[in-house]
Amino acid sequence: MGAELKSAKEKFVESWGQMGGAWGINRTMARMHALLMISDKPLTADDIMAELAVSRGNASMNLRALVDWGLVRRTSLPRDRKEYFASEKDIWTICCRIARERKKREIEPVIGAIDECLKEAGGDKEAAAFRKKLNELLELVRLLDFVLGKVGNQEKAAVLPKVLTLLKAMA
Amino acid sequence: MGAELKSAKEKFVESWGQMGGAWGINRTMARMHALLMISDKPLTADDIMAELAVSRGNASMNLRALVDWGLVRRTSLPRDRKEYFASEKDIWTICCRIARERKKREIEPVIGAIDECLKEAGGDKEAAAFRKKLNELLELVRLLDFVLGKVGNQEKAAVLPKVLTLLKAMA
DNA sequence: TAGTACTTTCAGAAATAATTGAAAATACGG
DNA sequence: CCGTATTTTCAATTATTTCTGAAAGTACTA
Repeated sequence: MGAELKSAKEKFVESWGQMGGAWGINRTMARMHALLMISDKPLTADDIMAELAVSRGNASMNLRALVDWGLVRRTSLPRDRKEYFASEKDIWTICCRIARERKKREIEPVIGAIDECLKEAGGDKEAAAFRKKLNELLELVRLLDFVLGKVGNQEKAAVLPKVLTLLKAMA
Repeated sequence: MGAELKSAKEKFVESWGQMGGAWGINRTMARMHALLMISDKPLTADDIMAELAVSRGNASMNLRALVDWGLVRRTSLPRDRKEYFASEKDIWTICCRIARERKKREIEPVIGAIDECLKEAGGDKEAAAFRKKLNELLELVRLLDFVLGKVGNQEKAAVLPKVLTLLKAMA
C-alpha cells in the first residue's frame, strides 16, 4: 500500500476514535470499528492487534462489544481455525444499529428514571413545578426515543434520502 | 421541602448526570445542569457546592462550561456581591443549544478530518475503495450536521410539534 | 480424546479524567 | 483607591476507565 494511503487510513482511524470518545464510546472500540470499516477483507484479532498496537485481551473484549452492538460479524474461513471479523458495510445499516442500541441502552433507562421521579415526587402542590419540568423533559426524551426507534427499525438504504427530504421541508 | 420531593429531586439529578456520562459529558456538569433546571430560583456557587458536595474549583469550572454551552446564565442581585446562576428554562431552547454546540464541537471537526483524509488518500486506483467509503461516511456525517444545524437554529418552542409531525409521516 | 491453536477472562497496572484546595486574580462598595 | 468578599486558576491528588498479559477455557483435528 502507498505510504500516503496508509497514512490517510491511519488518520481516519484515529479521527473516528476521537469522535467515539466525544460521544461516550471507548476510543479503542471506535478505532477498531473504523479499521474494519475501511478494510476490504475480514481481519483476525492478530491483524487488529498489530495494526492498532493493542493487547490480545483488549482486542477480544472490544471486538465482542462491536459484535454486541451489531456493527461487526464473526466469520470464518475454510481450513483456517482463526476467527475473522468483518464490519457491516452498509453505512445506513450501521447508523440503524447504533440508533437502536443507544435507544435501548441510554434513552429507555432515562425514560424509566424520569417516570420513577414523577411517581416519587407525589401529587403535592409543592411538587407541581418539579412535575411540570419533568413532564417537559419526558416529552423531549420520548421524542428522541421515537426518532431513534424510527431510524433503528429501518433497514433499507433508500430511507436516507427520504429523511433528508423531510428534514429539508422543515425549514 | 417534603422528604419525598427532596429524594425525587436528588434521584433526578443523579439520573441526568448518569445520562450525561453516557453521551460524553462530564457527570458533574450534567448534575449541575439538572439541579439548576429544577430550581425555581437562581443559585450561587455555594448553594451548588453544598447540594452536590463538590469543591469550589469544580463548581467554578463546570459552571463556566455550562455558560459556554449556553445552557446557564449568570445573574446578579442588587446589594449582593455574589453571582447567581440560572438555567435556561425552555426545554426546546436547551435542546437547540446542545445541538448547536455538539455540531460545532464534534461534528464539524469530523467533517474536516474526513476531508483531510480524502485529500491525503490521493487519486490512485488503489485508494478507490477507501475514497468511496469515506465519501459515504461523509454523506452521513453531513446529514447529521444538517439536522443539528436545523435544530440548533430554531428558537421557538412551536417547532417541536412540527418536527414530531414530520417524523410521524416518515413511516 | 489428546494435543494444539486459538479465544476469553479478569486481577492488577497504566493511563486518563475529574476533583480538590489554596494562592492569585478580580471586582465591588465604601 | 483600599480592604474585603468572591471567583478563577492550576499543580497536586484522587477516582475512574482502559489496558495488559498470563492463566483458564474452547474447540478443532488427527
